[in-house]
Amino acid sequence: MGMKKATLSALAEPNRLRIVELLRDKPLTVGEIAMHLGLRQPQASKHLRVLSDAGLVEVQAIANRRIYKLRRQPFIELKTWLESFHHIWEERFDRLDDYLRELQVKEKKHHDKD
Amino acid sequence: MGMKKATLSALAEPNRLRIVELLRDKPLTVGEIAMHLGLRQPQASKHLRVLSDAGLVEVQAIANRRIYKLRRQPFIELKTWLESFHHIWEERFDRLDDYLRELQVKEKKHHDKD
DNA sequence: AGAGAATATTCCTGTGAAGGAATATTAGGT
DNA sequence: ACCTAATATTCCTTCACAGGAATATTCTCT
Repeated sequence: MGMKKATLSALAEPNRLRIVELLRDKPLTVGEIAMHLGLRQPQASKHLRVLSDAGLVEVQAIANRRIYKLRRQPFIELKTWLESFHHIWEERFDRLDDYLRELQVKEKKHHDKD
Repeated sequence: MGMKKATLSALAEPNRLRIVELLRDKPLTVGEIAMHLGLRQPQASKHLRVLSDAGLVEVQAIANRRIYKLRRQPFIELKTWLESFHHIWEERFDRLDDYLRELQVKEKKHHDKD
């Protein structure tokens, strides 16, 4: 439940976001990732390290190559978290709450006068 | 479509994440936010500024106070983006793809020998 | 064992972002 | 007009982090 920070900051870096979007289609090699995104190999490795530490990807070594693929858990967690905002995309959210809010404020003003 | 970076890096900061989670329940005043989270007022204002620039919150001025509330759009966008990873939380994702992948690799080895 | 891929790590440097403290701004009440 | 509350902004310092370049590691093949 506190791992959101790791996930979010890993994804906040543009190149890492692109890596993740690339891996959405299929697992890829470091070299392939670097090539697709126009990154130098060391930077690709470094970003993958961060993604790995954040638990967003996992590695599978095959000979020389390291194949990176997405892990499901952090995405599911993020999805779950987002769903706790479900009421936000219900249409009523927009106007209703600040009406209630305004009332509270006005009430407080009256109360202060007592 | 390119606003994900703004959204994600805004949310990547722990205090801002807490602010957003606080505003999930109802719109709040700067002072209320600061108090609830144990932040000093200036830091609260600064974080809210970032959230506002990222389009995550909007302000409504009432007298002295500024009432901050969540905006729906970025959350909907994030939700949509996450859904493009839908296939990841289907059970098959885990084992299938790297089998395919291993095959590709072996094929390549044979090919190189030609 | 030696050579050459594929990948990881280290060191360096610059930049951006967060917190603290102080100050500016704006609105309401008397 | 003044005082006070609520909020925003500025300046400063510190620290994490991204890229570049060079180097280390690990594996395969002969």
